[in-house]
Amino acid sequence: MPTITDVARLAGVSSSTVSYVLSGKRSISATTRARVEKAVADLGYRPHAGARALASSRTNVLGVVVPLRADVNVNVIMQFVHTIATTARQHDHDVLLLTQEEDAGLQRVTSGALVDALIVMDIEAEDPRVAVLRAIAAPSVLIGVPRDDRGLTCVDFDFEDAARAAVEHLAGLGHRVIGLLGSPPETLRRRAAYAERVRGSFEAAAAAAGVARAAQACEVGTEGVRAALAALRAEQPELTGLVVHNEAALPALLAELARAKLRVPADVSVVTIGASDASLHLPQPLDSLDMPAREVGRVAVEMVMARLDGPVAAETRLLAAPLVERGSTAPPRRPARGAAGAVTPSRRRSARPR
Amino acid sequence: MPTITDVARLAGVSSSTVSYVLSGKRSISATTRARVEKAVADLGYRPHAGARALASSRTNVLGVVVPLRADVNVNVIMQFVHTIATTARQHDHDVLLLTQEEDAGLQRVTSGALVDALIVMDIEAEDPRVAVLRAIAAPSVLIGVPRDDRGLTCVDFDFEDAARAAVEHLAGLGHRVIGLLGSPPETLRRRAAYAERVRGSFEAAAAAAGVARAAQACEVGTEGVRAALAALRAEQPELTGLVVHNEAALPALLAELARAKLRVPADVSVVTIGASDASLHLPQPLDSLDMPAREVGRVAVEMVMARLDGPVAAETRLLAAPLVERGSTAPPRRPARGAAGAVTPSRRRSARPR
DNA sequence: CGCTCGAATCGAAGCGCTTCAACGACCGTA
DNA sequence: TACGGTCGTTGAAGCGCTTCGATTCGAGCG
Repeated sequence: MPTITDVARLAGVSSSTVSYVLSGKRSISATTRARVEKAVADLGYRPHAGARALASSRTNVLGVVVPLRADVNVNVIMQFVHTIATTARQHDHDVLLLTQEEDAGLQRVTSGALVDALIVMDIEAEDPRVAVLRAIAAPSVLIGVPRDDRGLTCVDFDFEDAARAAVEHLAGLGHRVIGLLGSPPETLRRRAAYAERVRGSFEAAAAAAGVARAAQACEVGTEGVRAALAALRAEQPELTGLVVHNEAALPALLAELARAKLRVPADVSVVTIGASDASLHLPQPLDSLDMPAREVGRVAVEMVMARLDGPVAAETRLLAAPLVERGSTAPPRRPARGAAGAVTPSRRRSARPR
Repeated sequence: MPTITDVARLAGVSSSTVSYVLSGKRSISATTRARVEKAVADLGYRPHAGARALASSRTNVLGVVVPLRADVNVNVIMQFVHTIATTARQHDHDVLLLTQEEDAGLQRVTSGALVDALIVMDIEAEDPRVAVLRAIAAPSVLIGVPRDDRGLTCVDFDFEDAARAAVEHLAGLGHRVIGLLGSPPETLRRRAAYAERVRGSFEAAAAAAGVARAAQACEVGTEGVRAALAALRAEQPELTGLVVHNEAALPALLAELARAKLRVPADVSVVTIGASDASLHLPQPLDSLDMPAREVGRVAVEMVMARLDGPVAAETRLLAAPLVERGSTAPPRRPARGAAGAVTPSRRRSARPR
């Protein structure tokens, strides 16, 4: 491996000049620059990352804490990670992967000068890591918003707005009784911030629209979906609209609706809240509040980069999800004060899947 | 941030002694060791990764190239990545994430001394990266086996064995006509090594067992599954057994079979080849050759670690997938020389989903 | 004409660690 | 008693880079 000294010798300059050519931190004459660049290319020189980090106290590495739980949507995580990695490269940074399990990982990589900054995903309402992040010198960006976000820089989907938009969409079509098929109980139990916010905003928007509603957590898998649907139906027999905030349960939900001979949207309208490509391989496309995962990843990196040179005020940014209609919603068959509940199959007349 | 000098001063020893205590490379008296360890703890000292890398030419970082294509199973990737990260930590290493897109990424991180070694996933039969890996000084382990694996260290599932076992399982139950629902065409097109090997081994095992067969690539999604099934049926109308090597298509497949009023296993037996948890949230559990993804990740790290201290001979290791029966296979209804094809719904008598 | 100023370059210090050679102390052995 | 050997410890060199003055040179200015 050639060193900066080799390059300097070949170019006939001092090593500090080479350094300045590479960093652009001082002005260099065009001829010198050319000679140095040629030498770099000829030797295939690459600065030694460790030496550079030691001398400059900058590693050009970004730490990313990735959640690897069973109950979070792996697709979305991958989209985040991918975008983060790509965007980081555009800023000449690499990405160091940290897992959730290692308790002291955040401290280890920052005080060991392995990374310059951190991006932490899957933040819970009362996340113990925010205290750590507040204490750490390195800048950090959270993907997700904890209950108390003072002094923290966060970015996330605007779940509250999405839930509100979903409710208003259904209400606008004339639905008077709607249900929320929410995140898995485990997600709620650990108080994932987003799950709570969807639920709260769903309730509020329904109340504001004067719509009757029920909400249920929902285990992924056929059993879970069946149980959750039954619970919703028990609470609101006349349910005609469904907001689903549980991407993994979508295939099972559609299967279950088909089994119960309920057509979408003729018998039930369905709106999902989730990653933009979640409903891609479903048997039927669904209206959705498409969460811009790539955008969130990109913004997270931009925010953290901005904080690497000079302090920037803390800020929480929520990205809106556009409502994309794909034909899974329609006005309810029995508007407003109709008699029988559309969702109870036994009461229905002639429903057959085509 | 305290430095090793601070620790040395507090412990009343030289900095080299501290270094030796930390690395264990020389014998240290118990009392000195205790004093140093106390000083380390009191100061919350963490060695500076860059300085360490510079002095020792070891970064204790592992580069991992993660595929982020649409057509590979994200779940499996995540399992790999997770296990790799966890196992690497057990060896006191961190993980640097590299994406496929960056062409010169492998050279950049190795010659820039960002990583000590590389793990590269999703290897294709004629992968251009193997040439690079051969040329690089840093040790590397491939997950997946290229056509020419000479001089390379690889680890992978034993797809050939899995396909053979799937075929023999069906043949053993008496099925005389079977089909393979394979990877998406895109996967085959880019010559992913594993897709080719499943196909080849399926053919060979079926031939050896004297079983008639057909094989089809299969797009994920309802449309793709429907088309692939139709093609199989066209080629082999009397099909009674299905080997599926396409995890993403499983939900759609089950939905499609249900729609065609084909019961599993009464009308069709199904065996899948895939990640151990792929069939977890399906409406119906499926017999499966469970690919031990975590084990592959672990082995990859162990192999690369072994090669970090001293050269070890190149080696390709294939991990067997156990056949787990979950009730989706049974002897065919019309054994051997029966008349009508079981898969053609029109000819069937009274099939109703229960 | 002498001075200042900016541009271009260089030398050297130093970032925090590892590791080698060397050294003293202490042991057992001849 | 003297001597080689082992154990525990140390000082110093050096890993490859950045960065801070210092230096030189030519241009611009009064």
